[in-house]
Amino acid sequence: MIRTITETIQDETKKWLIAAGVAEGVVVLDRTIQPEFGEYTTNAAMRCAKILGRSPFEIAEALAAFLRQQGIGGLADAVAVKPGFVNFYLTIEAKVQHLSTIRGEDTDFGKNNYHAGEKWVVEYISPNPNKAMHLGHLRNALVGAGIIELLKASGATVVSDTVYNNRGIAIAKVMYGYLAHMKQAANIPTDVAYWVEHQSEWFTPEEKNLKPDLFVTECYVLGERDIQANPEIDQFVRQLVVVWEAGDTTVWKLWRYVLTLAYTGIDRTLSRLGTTWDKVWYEHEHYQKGKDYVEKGLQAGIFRQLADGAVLTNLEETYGLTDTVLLKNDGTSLYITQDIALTDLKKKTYEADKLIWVIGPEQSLAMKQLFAVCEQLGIGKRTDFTHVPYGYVGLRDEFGAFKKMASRAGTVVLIDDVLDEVKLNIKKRFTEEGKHDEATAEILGEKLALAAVKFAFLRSDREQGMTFDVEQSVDIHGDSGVYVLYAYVRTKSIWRKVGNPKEISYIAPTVLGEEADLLRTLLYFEGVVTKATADLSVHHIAQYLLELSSEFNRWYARETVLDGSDQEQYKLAIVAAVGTVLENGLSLLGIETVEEI
RNA sequence: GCGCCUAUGGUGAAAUGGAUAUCACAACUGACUUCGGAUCAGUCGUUCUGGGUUCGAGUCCUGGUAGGCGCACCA
Repeated sequence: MIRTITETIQDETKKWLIAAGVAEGVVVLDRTIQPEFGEYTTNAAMRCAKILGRSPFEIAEALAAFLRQQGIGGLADAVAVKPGFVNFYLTIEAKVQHLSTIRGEDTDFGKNNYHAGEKWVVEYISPNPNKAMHLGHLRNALVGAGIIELLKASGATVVSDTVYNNRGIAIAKVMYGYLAHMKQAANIPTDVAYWVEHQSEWFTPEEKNLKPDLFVTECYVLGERDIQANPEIDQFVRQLVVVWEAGDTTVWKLWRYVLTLAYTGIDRTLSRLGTTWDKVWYEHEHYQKGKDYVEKGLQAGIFRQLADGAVLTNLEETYGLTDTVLLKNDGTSLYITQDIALTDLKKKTYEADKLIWVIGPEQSLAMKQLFAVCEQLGIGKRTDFTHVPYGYVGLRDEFGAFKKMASRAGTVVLIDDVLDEVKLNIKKRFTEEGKHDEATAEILGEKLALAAVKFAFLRSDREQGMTFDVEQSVDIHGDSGVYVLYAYVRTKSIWRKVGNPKEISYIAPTVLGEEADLLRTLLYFEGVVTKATADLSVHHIAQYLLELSSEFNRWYARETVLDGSDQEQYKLAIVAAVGTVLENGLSLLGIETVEEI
């Protein structure tokens, strides 16, 4: 309904512009900054003032007069103002009718067909088996999940995927660290073959009372320390990689064992977050295939070989990019080598139109190089590949300045720790107010903690760096996920009170009262989703939800919904609409709603 | 050295080139404890800097300052 009105206004405006002599140009309808300016506005008159050689205001007046005469349904008035805006005022019926649209479309309300028929592959968080997941991974997970939800909501078919970097030196360090430091007695040899026969002589994560991924991290840290101190151990670890690559069955047993531990722990955190993938790529399955592509490119003269045997790109001239090595002088592959193979694999497996990588900004150059090389090899067009970076998550040092998280300095903040701390705060509050029994408090505390943390990470632009501070960053007051949920709970509570009726009927008012701003804000949700999709950032939605919650709470404080008047049903319709929009918006953020707090 | 990114109240943030820059936190002052007060109302206080483009700039271009990141055989 609202969409029909805005589209008609746009069409009619375009028609008028063409008649006036402006052939091209897109007519954009924006939301107004204030209710006094109506619901929508256009700057079309100012944009074409130069071409038409008339003053913007004059054009605006003529355009407004024309639109008023077109008898556009739902449009009450079109008014030209100051520099040259034309403001549009919708009829009360149209705004009230919108409530029924929301109720009718229910969970589909807000969806669009911006990317209908397209197939996207989105790669996000590739957890490292040697490190428990920290806040950087969290941001990646949430940004990625948001993009996936947006694309789905705009009609695209989405395949989400990830790469498990499960081979190489890092995992070999874990294997060594485990063998050397997790044995139950000092006289047990640090030997793979011995381990295979006497596995029970080593500690398990349970025996160490550690979450499996933390156990693995511990192995890695201890292994790394030995390597730094002793070149012989470094040699031992390198040898492990070589033997692994040769397919040695005993080493593979150990490799499988530590990886299973790592991913068991990681999966526990991921399932807490609700993070899943449609497809997991295992590096060990495709990393060798990249060499074939490099060979092919070399023969085609796309790449060049250095005197020492290493293979180099030719990107400087065509793409203006710094060249990079594709194959080491010893013939082994690099990160980019396997990524070439994987990109082709993804395109072919899923017949993808567009591919997205959600990866930190430090990979920016590497991504550009990958895209260019893939284009040279005919794997796909560079423009179909998108790197979506996100800002760093840092901590605050003792002077309040930004400090990067570093595993070595022990300043990494883990996802589980943050969630647990926020949950503890929430549960403490429950206890203070004597609200829920332990079981309910646990479930609700977890949901609210997730909502608070996710919202805190998603409410600002994804490229904005963030300095993390549990106290400040994960607010459960003010601009927070809990605030939005609280507004939502209120809508549900009122609705419960009247017995969750299936149907409500009311007569639309002839004059709007306190609810005017709320009705106006409800108009904009669809536009916000469209914008978020175009920007591939859900923060627009988070901001909108705060605005809507705030409007609702203000209205709620001034108005009694269940007052037994003839307005009651109408007010219930508003409550229902707000609830639906909040729920749909939160769902795009990956936040589950709750019925009570 | 070259390249990329960032700079908004005391703090954390918002603002497709649009109208008087919007919120929250903190501080201070208030509100029938209600259809759920984890709420509502109020006070206080902002676009790093020089130039340019534009009818109009926090936003675009350019010089500078400050910070972050990257630049070939690591991942």
